[in-house]
Amino acid sequence: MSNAYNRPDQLSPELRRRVLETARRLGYPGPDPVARSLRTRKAGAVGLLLTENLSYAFRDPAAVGFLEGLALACEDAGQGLLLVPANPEREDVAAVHRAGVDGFVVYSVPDDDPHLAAVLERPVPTVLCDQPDLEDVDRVGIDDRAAMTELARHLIELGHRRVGVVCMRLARDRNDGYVSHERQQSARFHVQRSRLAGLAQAFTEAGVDWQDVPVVERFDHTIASGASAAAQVLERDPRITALICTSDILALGALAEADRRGLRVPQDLTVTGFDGIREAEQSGLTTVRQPVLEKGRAAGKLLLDSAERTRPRSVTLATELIRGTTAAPPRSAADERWFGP
Amino acid sequence: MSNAYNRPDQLSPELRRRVLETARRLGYPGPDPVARSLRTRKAGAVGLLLTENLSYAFRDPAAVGFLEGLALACEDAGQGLLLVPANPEREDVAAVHRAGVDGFVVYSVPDDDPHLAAVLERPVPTVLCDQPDLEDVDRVGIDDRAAMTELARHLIELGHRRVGVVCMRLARDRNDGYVSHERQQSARFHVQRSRLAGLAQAFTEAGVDWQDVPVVERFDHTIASGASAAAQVLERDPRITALICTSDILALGALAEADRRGLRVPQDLTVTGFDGIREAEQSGLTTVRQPVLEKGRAAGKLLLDSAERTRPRSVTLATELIRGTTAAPPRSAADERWFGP
DNA sequence: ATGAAAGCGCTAACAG
DNA sequence: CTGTTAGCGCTTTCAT
Repeated sequence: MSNAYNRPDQLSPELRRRVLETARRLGYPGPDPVARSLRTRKAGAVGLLLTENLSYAFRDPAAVGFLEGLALACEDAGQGLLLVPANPEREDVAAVHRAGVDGFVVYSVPDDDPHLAAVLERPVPTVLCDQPDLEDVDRVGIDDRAAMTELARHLIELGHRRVGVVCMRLARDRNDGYVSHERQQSARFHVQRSRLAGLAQAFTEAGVDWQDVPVVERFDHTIASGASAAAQVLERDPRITALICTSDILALGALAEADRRGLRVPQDLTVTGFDGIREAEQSGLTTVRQPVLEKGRAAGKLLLDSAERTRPRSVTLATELIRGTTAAPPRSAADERWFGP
Repeated sequence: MSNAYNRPDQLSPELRRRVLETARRLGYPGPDPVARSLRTRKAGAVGLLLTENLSYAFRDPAAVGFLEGLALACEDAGQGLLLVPANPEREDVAAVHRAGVDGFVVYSVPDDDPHLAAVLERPVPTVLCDQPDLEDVDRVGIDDRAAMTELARHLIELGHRRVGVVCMRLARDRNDGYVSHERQQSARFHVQRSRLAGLAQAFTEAGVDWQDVPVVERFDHTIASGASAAAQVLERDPRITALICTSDILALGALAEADRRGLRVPQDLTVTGFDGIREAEQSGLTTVRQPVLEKGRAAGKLLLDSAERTRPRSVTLATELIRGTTAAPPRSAADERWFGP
């Protein structure tokens, strides 16, 4: 009987037809997928863990791009994609335990996230995205630090020395405001930590004392947050010539805030982002483009090609500095050029 | 032992701690979620079926909004969200059979979709979205027909009588071109069928012979498709004063095509959409806004509140006509006003 | 408080 | 080609 459903070749088409019809007549709804999974040890689905509320994944363009790539990979393999609810506010790890999946993709969670720990305890393959290397776990990501260093050098070349930074959440606790040097270095989000480190390195090399550079953090990753953070930086130090944001979303907010203050970009203020989302491209934002879709697809492939036993594997994708229209030499530098030092 | 994991209250904390520690030391990875699901008859996840390739869900803003709402509802209930791969090109229904879920949400698939049939055969609750009423199945949607009639009347009031229509896929087969009257009426996608019917009704009432109105269909739902469809309509009948698109995405393409041809909107050509996505709002598109997020959330709630036994339940959400800047009286009508009839 | 045992529905292996 | 059976890992019930 099981054969009628799963091995059409093992019996005559006629018999198969008869069996199936009888089954239907008896009200048999077809094999129970859960029982089958238990027996075959295959769930037919990939689990996705992300740090934010589930719905956030659909609000952030970068996350959407990642999901699209991951979905593509799952689709090719005929696998489902299970979004695992992991509320960062609560510590409810149960959802991770209950997920019937053949493997996990973990997308940009803090190092100390209990959900991540729960995933790693499960005896299924896992791919980490935008995380530091972890022993025995596959990884895909970009070189956040190098990319940010390149962007910083671009600004330095333009003449910027007095800059401010707006960054995303650095740890699980909410800290909407200035970031101490210590907090920067101990940030739990690998991506943010690396980007800040890249900035610090480039500016230190250029003779700027990084301790003097104001860095403002926002817990919520929204355009409004970017705007308010930009306001906070500009309030404290109006002489800043460039506002470096660690994401395009935040940069979009900074642009809005600059506009609100009557500051022309890039003449009065340079603004930069990170990610290369479509909305940023449309604004002409100077930013770093990273291949979010490819990242998702690579993560999925890595997970589903677990045939290769050469674990752990690590994939680092290339980024590209986008010289948009929101970065230019600072006013003072331009003036110096005209009037001499 | 099972109690240690699931009933912390049934035994002393001390014992629980000891049991768990011993288990860990023995390399026990925690209860197997699939086996648990089999036993408890709960998968802890909601399945989502959509007609398109899985990754499409992340490219269409309306679908993303719906997903966000659905994810919100799942999150609240601590349920996972399983995206079921259902390639519309293939007839591979297996993924539906294999999905370990407690219920399905079906989002805008054609009436005759085999995946939909497979879902309905499964003995789990189901919520249909943007589908015609089906006996014994919960439903959530909008009144597509009435909304489109309202939009059409708005155009008629402005003076438009010679219009063209660009619509989405009407059935599972690809038909990039003109749509016969017969195909319009037998369209397998409830949403498109209703919207066309709403248009036909309004224009017929206004004395326009609907048979004369060119309707062009596109299989792919992209801005490029909208542009090429618009071109096709304008090519055949340059005297058209308004281009009615059954989605904002298509309308965005139509706007681009109008621009390419040097037609000013709305002076030379009126263009309208449907859905009310953010990109449309930014373009000032005249359209119908529907609450996509609410639709997703309502679908999730309906599914998860299966406590209420008064099935089938039906939820119809309100829509709103958005009078944007892409609709105005047609040239001829305006001329008549200036120079007299 | 603890241990033993039944059985969820299926598939794979094997016997007829 | 067909029928039978063991057991996947868990939870629940019942007995100790």
